[in-house]
Amino acid sequence: MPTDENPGTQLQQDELLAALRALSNPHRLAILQWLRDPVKNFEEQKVDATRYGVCVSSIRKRCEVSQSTASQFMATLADADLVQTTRIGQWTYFARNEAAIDRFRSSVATSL
Amino acid sequence: MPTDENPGTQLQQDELLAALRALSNPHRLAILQWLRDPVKNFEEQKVDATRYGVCVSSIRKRCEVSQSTASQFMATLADADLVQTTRIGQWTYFARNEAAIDRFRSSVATSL
DNA sequence: CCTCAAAATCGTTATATCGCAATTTACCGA
DNA sequence: TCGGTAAATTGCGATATAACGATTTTGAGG
Repeated sequence: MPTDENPGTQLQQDELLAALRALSNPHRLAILQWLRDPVKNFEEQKVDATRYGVCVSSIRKRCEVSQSTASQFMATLADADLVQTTRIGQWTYFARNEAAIDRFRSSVATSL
Repeated sequence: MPTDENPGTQLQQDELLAALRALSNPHRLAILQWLRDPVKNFEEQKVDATRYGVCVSSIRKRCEVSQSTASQFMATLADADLVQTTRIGQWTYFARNEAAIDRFRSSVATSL
């Protein structure tokens, strides 16, 4: 049974559902895919995108949506634990949470 | 992109999205999971559930939703190609489309 | 302190989804 | 050809999601 101390390999049903819901939007799905290669898929930024991911402004430009919409997209992905957040100064960087994504994959593979 | 060497192991982006959307509802997600063992998870019916799946009435009872809602759920899953449909007389049986589900798994594993 | 910039949150409108009851369609058996 | 039953479709109200502009919050740097 996955807990904070025990990062299990299986998601709970409600966690699985949350991930599926987060990915059921074309923008959010694309963002998570783009984040596989942030340097290639997003514009230059000060901070190492490979390490910390990309900021809301980069996502906003790539998606061609408003700042509030981009922020909301990332909040949804973060709520589903599919991305992790790093705040540096006035910027918030979002990177893929590969461990959580692997748990999602595992759940899709075995409990679907 | 399905080709001769690679016969449909990957979904197009819109197919992947359709599957994610179909599974982003708790009832539809549960139905697909229940269909892994239709004999155990649904009530008795005339036709071999292992072979043909289960009919709308069985799904309706298991989900405790109306007939029209159950029918709509299955239409959504069928549109996303996650289940296949067999009409026998006045009954429509729904079974998992394991090949399509495997393609979905593969897409989640590699393109997510 | 003040100002600027980035991001989060709020408030709103438009659209989509959910789930139902009612109806229609499809198919069976008498 | 008529009922009866299963499922699909239609139409609807309630709720949820999408996306935006405006505002507030957060932090950097004078």
